[in-house]
Amino acid sequence: MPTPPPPSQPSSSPSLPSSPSSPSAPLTERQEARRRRILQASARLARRGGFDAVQMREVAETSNVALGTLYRYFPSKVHLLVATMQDQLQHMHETLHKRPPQETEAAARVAETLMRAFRALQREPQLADAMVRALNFADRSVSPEVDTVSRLTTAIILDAMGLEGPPTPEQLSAVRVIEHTWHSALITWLSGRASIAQVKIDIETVCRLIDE
Amino acid sequence: MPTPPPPSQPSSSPSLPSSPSSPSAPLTERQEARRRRILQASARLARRGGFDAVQMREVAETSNVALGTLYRYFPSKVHLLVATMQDQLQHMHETLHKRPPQETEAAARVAETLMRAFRALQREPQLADAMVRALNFADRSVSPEVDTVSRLTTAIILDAMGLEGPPTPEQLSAVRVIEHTWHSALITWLSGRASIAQVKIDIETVCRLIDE
DNA sequence: GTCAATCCTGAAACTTGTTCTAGGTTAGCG
DNA sequence: CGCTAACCTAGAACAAGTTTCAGGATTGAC
Repeated sequence: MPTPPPPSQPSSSPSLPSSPSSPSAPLTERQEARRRRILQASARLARRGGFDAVQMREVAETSNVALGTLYRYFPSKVHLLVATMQDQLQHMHETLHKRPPQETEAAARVAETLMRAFRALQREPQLADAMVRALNFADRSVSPEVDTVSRLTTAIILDAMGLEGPPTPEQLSAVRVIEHTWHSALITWLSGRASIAQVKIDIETVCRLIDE
Repeated sequence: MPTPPPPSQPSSSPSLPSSPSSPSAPLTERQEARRRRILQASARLARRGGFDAVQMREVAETSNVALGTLYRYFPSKVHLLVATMQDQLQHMHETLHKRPPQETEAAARVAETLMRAFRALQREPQLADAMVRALNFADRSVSPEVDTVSRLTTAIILDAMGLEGPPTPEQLSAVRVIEHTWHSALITWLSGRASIAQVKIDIETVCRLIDE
């Protein structure tokens, strides 16, 4: 039968959800510490050598955790890296909150915000490689986690827009398209097919969808 | 002595470029046939089970080629799948040439064109999964091949726009952003995070960048 | 404080992408 | 024809992600 769509697994969260958003298991202190060690090791290895350098055995050793335990916390390498991205995005969001962009036009504020994020990624291109490749390679089993990243990104963009009331459906569509462009532009940059300048242009172009 | 590697050979293209665009080696008839068998096997397996189902050993067996030979034709699984995508896109381009979209607005024509492509992908979601995941996972070593795919996509969109003269820089920017959105929207659909309707909206939204 | 349930560890095993090797085959060329 | 270089094959070997399992350590509930 050519109809193999995965029957959607009801997510048998055993006890350790990799996303901190779903509090289905409170995690003891030591567990929280383990989780943090793992994420730190992941980011460190990623910074050094990108996606390929994040090897599960090495992450386990570095974070003083057995391989099996690592897999209990993060069921796959992609899960791990997407969680790492969540982590970094969270930082980014806080940083942006402290120093919001000053432009007058909403479109310009969004563009500036994304360019700030882009500059941050340029400082650690290997880390960016690991996170973005994982995000784009993720299959359905990582959907919840990827969705969390997506919501975070949306929040950042909406923040930058600085709306009064709730966003209109049109605005939400624009934000979605901006996110698409953001992710895809990052990929083309990481794989060396687009220059930094080109990414800037693409971001500015898509941000035109906002006001008008 | 640990220094036996040959003096250095910049791009020793042995004889088998995986992209048919660079005619650096004319390929004999049997070679052409082998290449075609491989691509066919790849597409068949992909149709059955997506990215994961395309296993190099099985591709080799199915296409009656030794594993080493497969790797000589396509230096990695991602190369193979990106080449498969090139192949499919070529078909798509020809098909579209025969029945161009009839809308009056350029934006509408582009949107309709992409929606046609999208519907084609919906008919073989697993094949789409394999090709799109490979495209987005590709690293720098696959850049030339990914670039070929990108140029093909650009050509299809420019065709749909039906321009008189050469495109302006603004139009090219818009096309780039449309491509970004197209790729990223496909990913969100494939991973089950966006509905078909949502993809349609995103495409229509980004196409607004064209006229105006 | 004891006990059962759960978690963690260490190590081996399994899977699939990729590389390597030794020998047979093919294509052009004198 | 016969030679040589490049190509192809079969198969082993290697690398890294993932799974599994037996046993020791923690934890939470009584």
